[in-house]
Amino acid sequence: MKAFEELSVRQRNMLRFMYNYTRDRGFPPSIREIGEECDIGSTSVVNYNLNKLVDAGYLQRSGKVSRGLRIIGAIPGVSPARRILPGRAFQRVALVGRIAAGEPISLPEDIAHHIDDDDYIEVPPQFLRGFGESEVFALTVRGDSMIDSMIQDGDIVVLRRQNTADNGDMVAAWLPEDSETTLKHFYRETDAIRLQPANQSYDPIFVHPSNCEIKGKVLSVMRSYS
Amino acid sequence: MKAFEELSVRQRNMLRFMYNYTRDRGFPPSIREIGEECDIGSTSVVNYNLNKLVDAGYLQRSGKVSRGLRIIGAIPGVSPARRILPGRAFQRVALVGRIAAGEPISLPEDIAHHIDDDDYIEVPPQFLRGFGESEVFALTVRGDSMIDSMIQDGDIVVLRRQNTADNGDMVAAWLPEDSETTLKHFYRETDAIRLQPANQSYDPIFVHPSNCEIKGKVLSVMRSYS
DNA sequence: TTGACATACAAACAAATGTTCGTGTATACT
DNA sequence: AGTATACACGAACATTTGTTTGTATGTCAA
Repeated sequence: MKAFEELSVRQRNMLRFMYNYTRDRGFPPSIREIGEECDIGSTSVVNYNLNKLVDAGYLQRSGKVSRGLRIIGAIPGVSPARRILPGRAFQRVALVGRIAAGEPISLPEDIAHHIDDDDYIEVPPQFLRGFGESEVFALTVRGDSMIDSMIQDGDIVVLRRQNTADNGDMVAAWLPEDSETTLKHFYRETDAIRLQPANQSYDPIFVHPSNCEIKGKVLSVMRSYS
Repeated sequence: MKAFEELSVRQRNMLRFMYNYTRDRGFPPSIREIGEECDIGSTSVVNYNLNKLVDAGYLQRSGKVSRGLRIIGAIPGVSPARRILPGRAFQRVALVGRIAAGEPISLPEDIAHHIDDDDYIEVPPQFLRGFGESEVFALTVRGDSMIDSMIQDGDIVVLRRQNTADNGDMVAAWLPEDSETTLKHFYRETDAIRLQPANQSYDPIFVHPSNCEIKGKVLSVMRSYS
């Protein structure tokens, strides 16, 4: 994956045009439309640079079919809040189950079984924070056990599967002794693990590492009021 | 907008195929591809039914251009969590400013001025809950004044502009006497307005109607941890 | 029956669109 | 100089693809 800045000016313009065009119309531009907009006289030059963008990892092409373009790389100049891959379908994330107090969340091994179409949700790519679809899964929050982390019943949380965590990460942690799964910020202290709620009204929890099983790192939260 | 069930079986199949195709490939199918998949022998029949879907309000067509299709209607059979309009670009929502304690949020009149491209965010259509782009705006939450409503610093809230509210609605309310904007659930009592936090750890606020100015109704919240 | 209408089909047409080929022009390296 | 490489151009070509036209079948109502 070549860095965006390594692309030629022309190629960057093409990417941006394809971005805007697809966003506004719902389908990608044709080669000639790209050429017109980017002041390229020949369709073969557009074709040439499209293939370069494929090599650079920014584009997918479906040969022979018209408008067979799909942007798969991130384009700078778009603010972080809307770092979206236009033209790309929504990311499909396995919705593996529900997380509730007193119940462990689904194990990563279980995720592979969820290939049924009904067990997916689709989320905008920025919620994956750069992680691949296969690394990521989603849970529906049940119960109010997470309100100290600003997450409430019905919220959908997107997580990356991992068994370890860095300080400051928001993680889903399974506490065997308490038979409870919880979402907290992770901090490794000298003698224990501190699980810090996101809400200052609540106190942190200190647990022994043997009583703290990391299930995944929370990437994002989505909530829609009905 | 015709109800989905009023469409013919063939038309519903076409919609579903277009949905899946666009989601998987990033661009819409051609007329002949639709015909093959839906067992339609003639391209003119596909064309005929596509126009029917346009009339029914489920589709947009860009004449003369290949694959000029864009689904704009909701398709049942997709769970509420992922009720997305595939093939459609992300909805652009005016990001009109920041909401913080002690400051009124931007007025609806200001929204019209935000036609600059940098003042938009793009959100998946399900976050708009069926409201049009022009009715909706977004705010970035600053400060911790909303933690009692499960909303924290950095969250993006999507609101529908309105000056009234129904009981139970989550609203952005400007309280002149307190010089504060807050997000609460709205309940009209006999003698006052009750503003109920979403977090049970906090107590409701009772205000006189003259000291409560509704700015909009909250449709959804998005949060992405960095 | 007759007529209007919705739906369906096949074939031919015209336009849009991706691909290929020969050529030209820089730049860098040997 | 000679060579390789990256990039660009224009024209011709081959498909893909949307559109149109004429016709046929069914239903429903007058």
